[in-house]
Amino acid sequence: MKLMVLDGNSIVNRAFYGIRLLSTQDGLYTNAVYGFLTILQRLTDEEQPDALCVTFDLKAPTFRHQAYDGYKATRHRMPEELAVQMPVLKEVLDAMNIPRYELEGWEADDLLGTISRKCEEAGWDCAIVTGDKDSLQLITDHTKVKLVSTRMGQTTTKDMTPDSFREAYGFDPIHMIDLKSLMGDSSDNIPGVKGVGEKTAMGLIQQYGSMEAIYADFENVELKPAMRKKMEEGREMAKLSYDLATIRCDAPIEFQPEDALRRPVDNDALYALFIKLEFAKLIQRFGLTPPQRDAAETEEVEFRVEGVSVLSENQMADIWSKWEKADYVTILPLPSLDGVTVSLDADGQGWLYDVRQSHYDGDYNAFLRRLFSGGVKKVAHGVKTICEALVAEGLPMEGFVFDTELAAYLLDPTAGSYELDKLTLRYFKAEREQSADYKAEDAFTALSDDLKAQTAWYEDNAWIEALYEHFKPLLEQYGLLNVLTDIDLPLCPVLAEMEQAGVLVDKKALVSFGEMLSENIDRAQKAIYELAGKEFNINSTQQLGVVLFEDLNLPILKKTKRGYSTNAEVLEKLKPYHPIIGQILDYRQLTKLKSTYVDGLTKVIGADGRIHTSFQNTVTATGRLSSVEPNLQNIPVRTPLGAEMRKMFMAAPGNVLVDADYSQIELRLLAHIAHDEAMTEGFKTGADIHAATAAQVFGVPQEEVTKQMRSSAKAVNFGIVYGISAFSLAQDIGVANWEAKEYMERYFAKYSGIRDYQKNVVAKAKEDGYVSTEFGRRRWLPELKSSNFNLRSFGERVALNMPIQGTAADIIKLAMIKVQNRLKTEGLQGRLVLQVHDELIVECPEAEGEQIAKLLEEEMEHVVSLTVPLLAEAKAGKAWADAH
DNA sequence: GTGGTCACG
DNA sequence: ACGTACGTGACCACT
Repeated sequence: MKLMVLDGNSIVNRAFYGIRLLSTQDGLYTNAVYGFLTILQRLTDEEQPDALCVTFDLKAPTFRHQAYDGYKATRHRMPEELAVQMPVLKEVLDAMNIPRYELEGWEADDLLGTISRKCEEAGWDCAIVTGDKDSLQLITDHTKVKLVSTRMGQTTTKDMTPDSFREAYGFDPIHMIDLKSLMGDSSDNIPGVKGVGEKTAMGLIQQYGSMEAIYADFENVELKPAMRKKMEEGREMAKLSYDLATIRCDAPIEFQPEDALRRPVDNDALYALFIKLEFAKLIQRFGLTPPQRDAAETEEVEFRVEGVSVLSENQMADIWSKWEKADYVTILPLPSLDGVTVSLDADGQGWLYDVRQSHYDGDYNAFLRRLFSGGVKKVAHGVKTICEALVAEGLPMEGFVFDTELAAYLLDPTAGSYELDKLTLRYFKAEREQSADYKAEDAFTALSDDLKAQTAWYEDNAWIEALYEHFKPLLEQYGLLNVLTDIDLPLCPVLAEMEQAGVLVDKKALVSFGEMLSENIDRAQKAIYELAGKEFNINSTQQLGVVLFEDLNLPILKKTKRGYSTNAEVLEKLKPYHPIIGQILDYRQLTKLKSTYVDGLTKVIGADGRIHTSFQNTVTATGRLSSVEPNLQNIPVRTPLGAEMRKMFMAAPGNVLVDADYSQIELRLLAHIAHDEAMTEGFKTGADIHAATAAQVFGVPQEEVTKQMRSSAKAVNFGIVYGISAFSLAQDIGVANWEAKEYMERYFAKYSGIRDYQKNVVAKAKEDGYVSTEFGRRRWLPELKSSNFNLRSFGERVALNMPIQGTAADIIKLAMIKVQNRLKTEGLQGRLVLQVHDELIVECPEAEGEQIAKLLEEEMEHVVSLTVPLLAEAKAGKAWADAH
């Protein structure tokens, strides 16, 4: 029989520091509890114990022996974010029916010791789980220690048995106490012998067995004179330390391993807790089910609406008037538009309509056309996705008044996913019907057979309605409603049209470019094998590391978590040492182009010869768009070979691409938002802003600014936007730390508005808990309250960057809406095809090129009026390469 | 699934 | 003293 006992404080600490801070909607921190449960589950699976319990320190820290004066608490106090999770964790353990032991005045260690001994006395085996090496002294033939360590978010455990302990330390586990008595332990406030460290102590214990043995025969112990003196003086300290380091196994607790035999969890209690903690994944993993409601209760929550299956066009006359009169209806179309449910509240009652192409006796297409015109005000979940289906059928995309998915994104853009399941759990602490993954086929059969899928589909309509009612006032309260109705919502049809339009690619040219790359890759590969003296997988950073740093003995400049770093920055520095480096850099560039761009793009060219990306509008933390499958926002341009790629992106015959991009939009926004006079003046006079900055920072007239100076100033300008530190700036432009610091000081002296703004924005963010763009788009920053320096610093940099990057994103989104509208209302054929953050691309007939270039510049420049001018420059060409 | 690398703004 | 720029997505190797 086997018992597993966890050192609760130690494990919860590892969990807390190993996982980034998580919190629920109500601001309850949960990362430590989550991490604890993950570790617990993994170890239970691994160990399969018959019994399970957890020990805690009652108060942290508690003192084992108060007698010793010098014994002071140097332990860090438990941070507030962790402290609040302790009672929650205990509640969870109780709900899991896992006994926990804690005792005033006794450390978790002592309880572990006591429990493991009682366990052995009962003839059981014991596995102690802790991150604390102190407990290693408890190892016996029947007690092992599972040492937990979390590194970079990864948890690993190492089983320590008498054998593995001896192998690692060279003496028996019990002498761990002797080791500590000499070397001490600062984290546990064990003084040890002054001047004796790990090396000396290990050597002595390995040679003489114990502290007592050393002092018993002190004259014959081999020691250098200086060390002998220290050991002599430390004799009393060693004895005291021995006592301090000894874990007591006689804590006055009643314990028998049978008490901790594993029992099933309390489903209802644990379910309720996990809902509160928003642990949707764990509910599934633990196989928990919603508590059975009383009959009376069930009736109250029942979904009460009148369901109407619309089968004939005749029915519709009344229905249209109801729909078109309503403030809003919620709609939930099937992915292919084969059916749609519409719900609304009228006359104090809920109505749910179900219209299917297969059961409708009238013109279904005409039905859709009317439904998706402006007459019916629609609330939906994921308007862009619906628009994609509509635009494919040539149907209108009008009258969308709210999108619950976009709303959820605006309320918390870092949440990650906005599926209905997630939202109902998060905002209503309610679980959406699990079987609700209706597909078109399911729904067809639903009408006759699959009642469950149908019910789920209907129920989602109600969820969307509930979310709308919940979100709308929230958006209003946070000043986000305008961001939704003026920016993100009206952008949906624009994005759908852009995706549908796609962009033409010269497949032939792409293929022959790929062939050229292949030849050069072969050549580089051969050269690398030759220079390395062997063949290996150059793509494997692991194998490459061995070749460079073990076979060729090149200097190791940087390491990664798991080995040698071989990134381009490191390789550039290694270039002078060996000709293989240049070949590897070439190889990397060539294979990147080949696999990601040539092969990757070839795969997704449609039957129309065009590539249709998907723009995602609920992904980024700042409000930018992202582009996937494929990503057309990272097509190479910076290197000559890479830029070849942009020659393959073409306008259709008789057409041109018109490319317009904002000039330094982020810096201009910084000048505007910070009300910085010097920088505003710089932009107003139309100066080269980086050169102007260089003149300011280096204290020379602008005519004397060298290329080098301008480039450094540019780096400073960029760095400021990102929330710079002097260290990183120094790294980036390759100057000493102090020099970078001086640049920044001079920068802030000249641009004092920016300095003041940056100070204020961080302070305000700390107070408010969020930052926002000029249009009100928000990003929450719980990191700013973190006790973790790195996390907090990250939050501060984000506070500096998001308002700028996000405002730029808002501006170009608004420009897109205006541009697409003007193209249509002016009867032009040109249409937007791409957006790359500060750049818009329109494809149009050659004859429209000039007019559209002007239109783009005009609309982009006049989206908003700032204290600095916004400048956009447009150019037309047959290919992207010529237009940019 | 994660980490390393590298493409873009 | 800490560790080091913001925002993305794709591909590959390896677990």
